[in-house]
Amino acid sequence: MAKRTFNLAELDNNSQFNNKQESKTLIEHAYSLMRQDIISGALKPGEKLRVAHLQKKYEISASTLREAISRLVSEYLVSAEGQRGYKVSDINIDELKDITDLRVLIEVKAVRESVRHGSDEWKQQLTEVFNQLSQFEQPINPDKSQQWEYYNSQFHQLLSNGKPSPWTLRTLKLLSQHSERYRHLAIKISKNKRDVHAEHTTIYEAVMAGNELRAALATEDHIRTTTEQIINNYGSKSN
Amino acid sequence: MAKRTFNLAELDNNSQFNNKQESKTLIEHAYSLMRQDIISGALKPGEKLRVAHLQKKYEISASTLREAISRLVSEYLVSAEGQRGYKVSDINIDELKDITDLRVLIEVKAVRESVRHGSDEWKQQLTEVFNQLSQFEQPINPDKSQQWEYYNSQFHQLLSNGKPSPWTLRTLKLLSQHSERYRHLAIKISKNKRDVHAEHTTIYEAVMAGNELRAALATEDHIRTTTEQIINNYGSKSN
DNA sequence: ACTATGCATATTATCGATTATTTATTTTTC
DNA sequence: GAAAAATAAATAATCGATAATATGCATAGT
Repeated sequence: MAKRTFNLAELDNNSQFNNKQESKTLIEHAYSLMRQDIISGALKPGEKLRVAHLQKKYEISASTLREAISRLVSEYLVSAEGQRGYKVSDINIDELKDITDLRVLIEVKAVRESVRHGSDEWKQQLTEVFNQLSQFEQPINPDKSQQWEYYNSQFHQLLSNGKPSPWTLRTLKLLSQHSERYRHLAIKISKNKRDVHAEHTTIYEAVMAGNELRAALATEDHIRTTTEQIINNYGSKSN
Repeated sequence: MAKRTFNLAELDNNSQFNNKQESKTLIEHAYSLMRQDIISGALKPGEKLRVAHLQKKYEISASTLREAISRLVSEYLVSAEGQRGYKVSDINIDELKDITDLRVLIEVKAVRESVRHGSDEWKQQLTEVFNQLSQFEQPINPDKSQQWEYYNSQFHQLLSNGKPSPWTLRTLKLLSQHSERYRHLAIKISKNKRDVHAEHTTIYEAVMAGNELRAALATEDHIRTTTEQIINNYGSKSN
């Protein structure tokens, strides 16, 4: 009997809009899917990851699945407990605050460096991404939240990478992943009342104008406002 | 035929001095060992991780070993290349500089917070660890470098944790791991000419005196000096 | 009624074998 | 004799089965 064969083309059109995840092996693929499921909230905090069940869902063997899960442990999206298997990491507000503070420290510094050292080519790239992003948040279209998520993430990454720093990028990616998860768990995008586009625009314009301080303040404000909104939504339990 | 059984006691006395790694499963155990081997330089940068060979070394089955390796990928100590297996991550000076800058940003901030918010109990703990550390660096004893490594790491961690922040701790741990690797690859401990103990003492005393600025400056200086020394040793190829 | 003990069931951790892919070697062709 | 093609060997990725462990339930004892 032929073993299940895998090819890139087939794998890649599973999810509608996954420019970022270029999966090569089955493990990488399963890893990407699971990470996305955790961040999006499809797999809920505290949920036990029973291998037998997930095997069917991801159409993959037990060992392979375990290997994928293992990676998520190092990213703190999954926690391992002794011989009692794995579960999706729990969440709590204090942790979100902690993540936010650290993210502010790093991202603000990175944006400042970008303003100082960003090349013209970089500015051009930023403009492109900003325009793409604007498309999806003016007006807000709940049907295209996937695309918004993507360009929002790209915008923040690029913003922090005017002076390239791999470790800054990695660290911010990790932190942002977790921020996203909290956001998804708390906020229905349709309920988003604040004008995110205006905030992005402020940051963008400050950067393009070379105004380091203004860019820094706008970035910090943007990150902290998002967190505040998440915390408020938690409080009012508007699930 | 009985399957190879594993018990904690047996596992734990493999390494002389492993207070930190409390391995439960075989995977966790292998993971700890491999991480240590990479950080210490026993597994060299760029070295291919051939599963068949490592299986014998760690006395573990292929799949189990792969699972352990997977975790190291998320920590950037190992890099995966398509269907071509795994290898120990390469090193280069630019990356060390990058790590150092980020580490300074985070650790200095953390130390400042510690000075502001550290409780009396925390100060007491810090004193204990500082004294332990001093034992092993005054005078420097190459036979006890293991212990020095341990207490040095503890000292820095505690220093950054006067105001507890799990994410700061995790991030610094990750960055410090990589710093350590670079240090081990470049510096033979016996060749360490600078007075590390004096630097630690300066930091410690500033913290105890509640002098935030001085503590911050001393911390930054300490981290950067270490990196400079590594870079110099690379240059002179005193391998 | 409540805890404790033992058995059945479910789930996890581990292993060894199988299939797929890459790397090395030889053979063929121009 | 060098490039290309074909083959062989080595290594990686994946799978399914088995042993170890934990969980749930029933029964016995207080």
